Amino acid sequence: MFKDLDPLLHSQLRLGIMSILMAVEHADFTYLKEKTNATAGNVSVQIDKLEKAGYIKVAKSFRDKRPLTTCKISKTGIAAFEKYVNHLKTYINK
Amino acid sequence: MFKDLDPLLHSQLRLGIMSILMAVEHADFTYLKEKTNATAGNVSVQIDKLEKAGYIKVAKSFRDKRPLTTCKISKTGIAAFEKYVNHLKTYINK
DNA sequence: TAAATTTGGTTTATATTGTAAACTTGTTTA
DNA sequence: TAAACAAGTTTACAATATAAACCAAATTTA
Repeated sequence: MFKDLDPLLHSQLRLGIMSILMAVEHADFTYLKEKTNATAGNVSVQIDKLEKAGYIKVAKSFRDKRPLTTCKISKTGIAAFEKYVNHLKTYINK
Repeated sequence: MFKDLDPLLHSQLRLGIMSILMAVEHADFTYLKEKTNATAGNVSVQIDKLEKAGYIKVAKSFRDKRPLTTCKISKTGIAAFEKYVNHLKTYINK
């Protein structure tokens, strides 16, 4: 009846990050932080988890002498997100 | 951009219970336990939380000499569920 | 009829999380 | 050059989900 919801995506902040990354080509740390209204520490931790799961790719560089963390969703991440959304529908079905 | 997701509903099991209660007039403990594939302890705890939040009404009686716990969603619960679903849409928007 | 099993739960313990506060490293500004 | 700021990371804590253990009453079995 109810499909299991991927615990990695069933988290407000991680879902928000993934939702943004589904819509844009890539996003940097500060952008994600602002759009989600989350604290930096929280964003940092959740980006790590998503990266470790292979849902996103993270690249670190410098822009204007300052660190720049750029995130991009992976194929695995897209698949996981779509699966999660489908599973959600078994709960909210309409 | 992203709306907050009611933490009480953003839980796989509680969402499953509420989803069932949105669809039926009322449901008893064993039915909820079976449909959600959860353990009795887990169902018991989550029913308590939903009741304390005023999202469901719980009635205890006896059927065939055995305890019977019956749950029914409240108006507050219906409103909360609908709000949750709308907020979810800001994440999965499509 | 005493013991074992089943039913319908509740309570308790634990392991996992989510989260923010505190910290770090480097840069800009006053 | 001290203070403030930027961009994160690490750490600590509180909250949560979950299942194991437990309980009481009824039923079945030996």
